[in-house]
Amino acid sequence: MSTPETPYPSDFIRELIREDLKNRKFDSRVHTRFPPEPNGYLHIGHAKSICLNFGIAEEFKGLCNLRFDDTNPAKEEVEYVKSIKEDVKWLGFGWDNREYYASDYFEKLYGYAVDLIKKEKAYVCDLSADEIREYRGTLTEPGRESPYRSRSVEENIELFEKMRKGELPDGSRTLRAKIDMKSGNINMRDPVIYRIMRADHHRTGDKWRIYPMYDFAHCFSDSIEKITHSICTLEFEDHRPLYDWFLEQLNVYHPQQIEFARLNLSHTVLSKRKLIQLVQEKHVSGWDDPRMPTISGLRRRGYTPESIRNFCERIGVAKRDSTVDMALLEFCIREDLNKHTQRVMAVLRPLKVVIVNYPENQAEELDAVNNPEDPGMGTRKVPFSRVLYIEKDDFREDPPKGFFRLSPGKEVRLRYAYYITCTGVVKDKNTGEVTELQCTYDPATRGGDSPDGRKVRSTIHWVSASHAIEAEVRLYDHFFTRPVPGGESNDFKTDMNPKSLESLKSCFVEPCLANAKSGDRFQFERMGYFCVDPDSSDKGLVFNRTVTLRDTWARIEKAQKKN
RNA sequence: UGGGGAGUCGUCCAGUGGCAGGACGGCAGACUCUGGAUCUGCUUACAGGGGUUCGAAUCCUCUCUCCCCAGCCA
Repeated sequence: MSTPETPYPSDFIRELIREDLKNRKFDSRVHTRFPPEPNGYLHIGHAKSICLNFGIAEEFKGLCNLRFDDTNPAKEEVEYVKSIKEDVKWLGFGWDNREYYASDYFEKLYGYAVDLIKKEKAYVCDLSADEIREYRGTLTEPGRESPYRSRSVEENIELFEKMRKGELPDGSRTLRAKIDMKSGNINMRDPVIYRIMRADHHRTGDKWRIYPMYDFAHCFSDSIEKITHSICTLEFEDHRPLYDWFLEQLNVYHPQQIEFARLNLSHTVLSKRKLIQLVQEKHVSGWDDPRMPTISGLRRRGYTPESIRNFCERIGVAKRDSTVDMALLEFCIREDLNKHTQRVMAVLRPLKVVIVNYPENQAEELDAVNNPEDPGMGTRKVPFSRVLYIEKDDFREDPPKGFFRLSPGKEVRLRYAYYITCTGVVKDKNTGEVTELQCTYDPATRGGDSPDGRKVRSTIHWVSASHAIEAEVRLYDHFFTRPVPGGESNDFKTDMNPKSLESLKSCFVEPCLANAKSGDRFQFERMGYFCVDPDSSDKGLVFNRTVTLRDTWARIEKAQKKN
């Protein structure tokens, strides 16, 4: 439903569809499809396409099919089919019973090929792969016609049948469209439409020994499904004449192909070839490594489907190549998580604090707000006692200019607890490292407010040492250091960030997290948004940092270091 | 050098003959029991040259730059 608050986005594709609707083209229907090849996991670039295709169907009260483009058994696997379905669903889209496979159409497609042969628009060619390449010509020189181009219809049909039955070896023959070897568009120089590939298919088993090529399978699949607008990426723009040619030759239902620019995201790679390389060469733990731009990686990282959909809306749809800044994706997830996640205190790099004037063996419970953005999320109790942990970074023995946190003689507020003042610093005799702080607290400031109205510059988070739960926390940074990996070296792997994962083993979190389940999301106050990783077990919780909070102090400090 | 596309703030997207706008980023400030969130302000762009027009990002023209195509991958 379109409302003033959430207008549907406008872009050249939607404009075109509105125009078609106005002209009653396609009987005023809108029917799109999302056509992944099951040869890898879906990534954020696919999310753009999914949101576009399913989003348009929803907006124009049409339908969107999920269709697996499974015409190459050498690369495709059921594992990928499974993950793709899961990811599309998780993103929030459904296809009812319209789950289709190009392989379901193999018989029909074969028939279309035979029809083409009968119309003398296709022929069986004996040229080898190398010879075909040679005959194709180059970008600037026309190609030459295959010597097998003028075989009789009967011979072609007979040979094509033999190909189908597996009577001919792989690569020995192809079925080619008879178009124009002199075309400036290389796709039109008698493209191969069927190849012999005596490989088993994940759905059709050993039934087929020949498999159709993309250009042939795709347009007819769209046609069979009565797709109205076949939306694909820019690199298929010069395949459109071929798409149109096939459908025109056989005079069948003819959808309209529309091309848009694929997504590029800074500091990552979105090509299946590169992603599969990262997985196979074990630069990441798998397709769902939280540093991967895959849907499953983002999910494990703690991204919400809402934030990804919102991102896809914000980046827009156009025809020019572009690289979206990762900062926008991060903005989208912060925006969502800020509104919806529970706040909790967690100390990632613990520094022991002893409140010297707080009685030993005493403990009390203090009230904490679960989400200041949403009072409906209520409050919780946080235990306080004599020995606490605070963040190492929240103490400086020699505070730089503008550092408001704890330092010797200075007073800060412990969130929801008391004002404390640092009275002593204990150091390791050998290394000089600060190992413990001695502080005094002001009992009158219980809950965090001072009756005398005195102010503190800073509020820091903390946990009670004896109550806290120890946990592992994994901090992630960009997987690539440069905005465009390989942009300078031409090898994307040289730009991998050696510090993209930092695992902190002894962090302390509030006891209220004891029952947190895999996938649960929290804001660790002042640190960022985190979610429970599936690696968590009864041995201990593991958290992934989804994204940091905006950190003004970090930026000030960075600027100070530069000067 | 064949064919197909594309050039608007740092980034992404609008604007289709009438004051170039939004978002992200950045910078500055207000507020704050998260140096969070929120709010306010600022910043910067029509690839270039000619032309048409009262008026051009928009129309015409020439030029330049970038992307894609020579898989029996999709």
